[in-house]
Amino acid sequence: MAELTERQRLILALIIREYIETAQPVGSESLQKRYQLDASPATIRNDMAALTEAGYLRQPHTSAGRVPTEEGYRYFVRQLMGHIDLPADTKRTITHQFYQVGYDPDRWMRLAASVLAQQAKAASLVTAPHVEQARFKHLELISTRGRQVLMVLVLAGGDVRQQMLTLAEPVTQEQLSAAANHLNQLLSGLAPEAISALTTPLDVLEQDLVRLIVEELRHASQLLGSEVYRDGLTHVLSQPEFSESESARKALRILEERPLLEDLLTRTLETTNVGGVQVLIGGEGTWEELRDCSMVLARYGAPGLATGALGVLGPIRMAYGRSISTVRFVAGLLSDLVVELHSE
Amino acid sequence: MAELTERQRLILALIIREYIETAQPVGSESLQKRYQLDASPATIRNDMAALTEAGYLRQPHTSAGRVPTEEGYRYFVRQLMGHIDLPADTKRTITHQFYQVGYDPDRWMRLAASVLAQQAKAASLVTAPHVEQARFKHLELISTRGRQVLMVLVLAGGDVRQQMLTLAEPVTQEQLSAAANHLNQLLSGLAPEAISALTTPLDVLEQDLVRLIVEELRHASQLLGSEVYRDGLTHVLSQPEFSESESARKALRILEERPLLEDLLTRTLETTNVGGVQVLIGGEGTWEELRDCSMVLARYGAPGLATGALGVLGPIRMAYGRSISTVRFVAGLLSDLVVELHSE
DNA sequence: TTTTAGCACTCTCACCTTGAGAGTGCTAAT
DNA sequence: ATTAGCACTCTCAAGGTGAGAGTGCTAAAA
Repeated sequence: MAELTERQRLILALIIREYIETAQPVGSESLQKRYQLDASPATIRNDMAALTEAGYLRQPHTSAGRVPTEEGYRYFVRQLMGHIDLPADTKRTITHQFYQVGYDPDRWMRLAASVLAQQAKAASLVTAPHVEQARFKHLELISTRGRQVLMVLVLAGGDVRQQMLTLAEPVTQEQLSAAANHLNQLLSGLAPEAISALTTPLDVLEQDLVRLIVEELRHASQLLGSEVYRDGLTHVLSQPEFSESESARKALRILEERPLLEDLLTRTLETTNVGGVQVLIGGEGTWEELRDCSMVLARYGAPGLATGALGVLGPIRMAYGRSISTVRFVAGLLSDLVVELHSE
Repeated sequence: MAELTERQRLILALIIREYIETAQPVGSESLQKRYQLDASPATIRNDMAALTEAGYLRQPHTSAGRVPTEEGYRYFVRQLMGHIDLPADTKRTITHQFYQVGYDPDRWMRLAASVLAQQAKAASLVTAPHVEQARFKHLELISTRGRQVLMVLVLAGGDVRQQMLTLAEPVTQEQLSAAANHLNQLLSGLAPEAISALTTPLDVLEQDLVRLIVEELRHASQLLGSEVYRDGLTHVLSQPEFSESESARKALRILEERPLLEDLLTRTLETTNVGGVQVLIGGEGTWEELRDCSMVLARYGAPGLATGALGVLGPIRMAYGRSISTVRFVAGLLSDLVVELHSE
């Protein structure tokens, strides 16, 4: 496959830009007119034929304009698009919104999903940050009724996990508090492995509690164990490629089915560093369900402490520039917030 | 409007049943054949004409079969349907699932949404229970960094709320624990009003904390302050009435836009007791957005303590029998769980 | 060698017509 | 009160048609 000439690259970029906007096949004459190109339609046609040959364009039928192929989009994203950034005032507005909701991780996530959806005009998803290496911070035991006890476990980073547990025999609140105090001193700042390795003698209640705590800490380290925030689902439906419900359903399923999403996120992002953005165009051969969709995904958080994932989902004909810059920016913002959360 | 004869009521019921299944207008002849009716097609036509006159049926065009009107569905739900219940083994299966996920309110909600969606083959929503009268149970203060303090507030019922706060000046963990201990003794079991009315002398830190606690307790009493769980959105898209994306978008918007949903739930359910089920057919003239949808909603929980809402959303041509029985049953189940949560 | 004008060709899409089919309402007979 | 018979209405799928957009090719021009 020969190298592309500069004009061919320009034409490819323009066709993609035009097609993203109009969702209509792009013809040689309209392209030349719209962008006041120096070359004549016939020249453009020759270049289009070359680009089709190279696999970057295709024709829906013999006599329609050209449409980008998935390879075309990939080339565009990698080589033609350049580094696009959100306008400074947009950034400022978003930042402002985050600082205005105050210190509330739950609302950060909701806001992040909302911002992503609105800016990229696509469906968005944000997973809550999960600690990569959960560390004990504080334990609280509250007696409720009979042998029922509410255990509140605070992790380093301020994550709070609660669990109800039923003891073998009734225990007074005083005994519970004493046990909690003891464990708080003993386990402070420890990771589950370190806790398991402890040799300090413990009574029966404390042993049970330690077992539960280790379990919870381990559980907290799983990606997607917690919540997934979604927004902008209606944007997906307003895209013409999802006008028939069958394709729209396939797209929504990706966001709705947890195991699917989990697989997708882990496999895509395990190799991605915080700060990097992954672009999945048309399933990339791996994900059948994504065949008609593209996703722009990123990882955010404090590496080694707590990370989460976020991204947008739209048709293959997606405004990649806008999506990528939005995802990158929001990921950066959330990273800052998470880092702040964990620095102590 | 004359009373309906017994046969007319039968015909209306059969037409609705048939239409719900096939989504096609129902004609006199096919109806007679399908259900082996004694009357001839001509007789059925006469009754159909009467039902159309009465406002329960209409014809999409001069020469198509009949389709139920919204009034027709209402009559059906109120007068014809009778009390339908889920099969005993379905109930058992569902109950089993709930007890299998263990003591985890978050997973209860997710499971409830999933069960509703699957059983009713519609989109479902579940709001987390909110305490009607929030009462203080336990406070925990954890120093993190400098003047940053994590406040963990446990409400009666086991609800846990966390908040980060920044103090005017640094305070040691010992001082924090002392303040927490003091407040725990002082405020145990109190509602926000009772706390505000207290005259016990407090130091500055404690005064600040009490103010925050009252605020949080008040906040906890708001409906929908917390999470909304959704599931089965793809079911909506598989209904033929939502095959064009425009109408599907309207339906999804109802579930996605929080203020809309909040208004809908509060206004519909404020008059509904726990145990009752509300059926909204085609917006009922009040909600423009719901014009092409129906909802089956219920309130669940422990009256006076904590309640939440749940329901399903589907096309007007909804299997009301199945939806209502499912919603009623799941609401009952969640109510039991919430009652258990609060009985102490 | 590259670019361009000219032109025949292809394919879609919107539009129209048409006939079969389903269902109705009316009338008159049972 | 019910029903058979019948003319009538309306939709919908199928087939035909022409305008329009866009192409590739060829040969001339730069």
